[in-house]
Amino acid sequence: MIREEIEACLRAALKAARFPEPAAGIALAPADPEKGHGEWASTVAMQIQKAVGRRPREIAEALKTEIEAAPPPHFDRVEVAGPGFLNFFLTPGWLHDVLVDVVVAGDRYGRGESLAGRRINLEFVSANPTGPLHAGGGRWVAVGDAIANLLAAQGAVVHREYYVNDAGSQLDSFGRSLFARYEGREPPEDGYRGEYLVEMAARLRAELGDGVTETEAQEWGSRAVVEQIREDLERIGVHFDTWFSERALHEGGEVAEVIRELDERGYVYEQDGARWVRTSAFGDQRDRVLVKSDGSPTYLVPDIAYHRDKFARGWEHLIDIWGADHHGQVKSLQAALEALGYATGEPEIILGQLVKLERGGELVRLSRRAGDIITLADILDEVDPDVARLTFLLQGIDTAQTFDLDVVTSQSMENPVYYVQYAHARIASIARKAAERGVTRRPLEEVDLSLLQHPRELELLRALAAYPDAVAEAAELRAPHRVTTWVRDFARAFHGFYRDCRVIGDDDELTQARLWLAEACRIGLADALGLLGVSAPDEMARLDPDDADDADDPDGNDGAQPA
RNA sequence: GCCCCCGUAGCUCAGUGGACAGAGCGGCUGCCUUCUAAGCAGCGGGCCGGAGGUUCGAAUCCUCCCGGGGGCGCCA
Repeated sequence: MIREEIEACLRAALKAARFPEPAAGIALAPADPEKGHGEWASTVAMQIQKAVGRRPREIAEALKTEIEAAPPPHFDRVEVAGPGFLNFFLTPGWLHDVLVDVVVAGDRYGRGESLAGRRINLEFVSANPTGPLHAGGGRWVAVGDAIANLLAAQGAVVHREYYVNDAGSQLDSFGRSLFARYEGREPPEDGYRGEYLVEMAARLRAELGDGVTETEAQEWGSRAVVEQIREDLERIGVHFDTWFSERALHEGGEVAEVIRELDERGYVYEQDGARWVRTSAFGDQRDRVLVKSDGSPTYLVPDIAYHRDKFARGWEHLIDIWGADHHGQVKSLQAALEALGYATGEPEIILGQLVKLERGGELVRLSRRAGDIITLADILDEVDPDVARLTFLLQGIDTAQTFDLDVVTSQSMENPVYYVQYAHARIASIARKAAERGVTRRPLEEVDLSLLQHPRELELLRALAAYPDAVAEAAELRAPHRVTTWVRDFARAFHGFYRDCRVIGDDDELTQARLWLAEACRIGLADALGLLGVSAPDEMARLDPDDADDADDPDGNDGAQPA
């Protein structure tokens, strides 16, 4: 890889010039050739100016001399610029090497080893089984699945897990509400008042008939909801390896065991009739109640037991994805696990800001209890899973997302999913056309890749070169939207190439080189879309201009008043 | 009062210390006899919320302030 080559060259130059290596490592990053900065730029001269005690430009000049004496591969020239940048200008051969790398690696291109062999348990979604998944929850579905893919792309063994809270007071409330509907009554004020319980009660009666008890109703209901959630997740293409029952923790004695163990370790005390755990000893803002004065455990206890169970099942690192509305619980759980002797910071908790739904420029309230709920299934009734997924993956999870139902459900150009899928369809179309004309790719080593000199071609190869880093960073930062950003940039580069560079043309040699370039693009784009859980179609339906006009003009938009 | 996240173009958002800050959408203008125009190109559009500080260098790090969202239960 060229980065390592340039880095080695810089290291040798530092040594030859008797300069120290920066402690933080030699800074080297892709540059922008269009700005005249060359292909790769290093700020090493600025990094070491203090240690050397000379001006960065002077240092850079000295390094330049050494670099020229022993240059990296594909070296054209190196320039000193600005305050002391070292800009490496390379011949396009380095990019032709990238093309070969991509093709040789195939679907392993972009894979890394930073998590090789790590056994990671990733828990996400875990919505209470008291109603269907709401639309905003789709964010955790898409983000969680993509993070799982990213961790696996870095070599981890990843287990997708869903924690089913089939015990506790929320479920009791749900059971009471369902039972009320079953008996034709209104649910309690503080119960679940959504319409879906009316339908569910009807199904309950159809399946179990009369004489169902409240306990049976709750039992049947939570099972039916879990089944529904599982089907919705199936529709969007997400599969969990384990559906873990909270009740099993109670019944198996693990909940009681956690309390006993914390007690044995000396972190439990009594106060005001309740039993508390001293989480403040491990960084929590205050201690927490373990057992209420009525003798029942708080939610925290099964939560601790659950994470302990994950470790017991052989997972060495735990990651949970939670909505930001639970951020106050992070420290308590981590502190309790630390009290039990597990590593600090376990589980790692990824907090995501919540989703706001908007329609016709107005916020749509999301409340499972109130009843005006928009479910993930509702979204999937209107758009295909690719649109839903990519929309959730457009931005970082540190920002609250506004999910505009009008935009998402319209087949308009505001939907980036079509833009990126179209790039893939165009690649497939080129392949089809080539086959039609009887043009086949010759073995790569017989093809003259040096014919690829067009700015569009080089831009595309630079994007491919950047892909492995984009994936590695996305995995490290648990930030799948970085892959989305890469895909959008890449699609832009491809569309430009497609427009300006005809692949199948009169020049056989150039056609060969471009067919291989298209193949490398297919590999990269298909892989990236795969990480995001978005399909890579070979064809796109032709968009009817009339439909597009309709889609672009949703009701309720501010616009010019009619005359 | 305390804790977490955010504030970047008209709108939605990228940009985890580097060179004149980017994209999409919207607006205006061009480009289809040739691999699907769900495309490409151009034009316009910015005190990066504000003030200090650290640094050779800050949208990025620190402090304070302002604004928005979320959370501070013997609910989950």
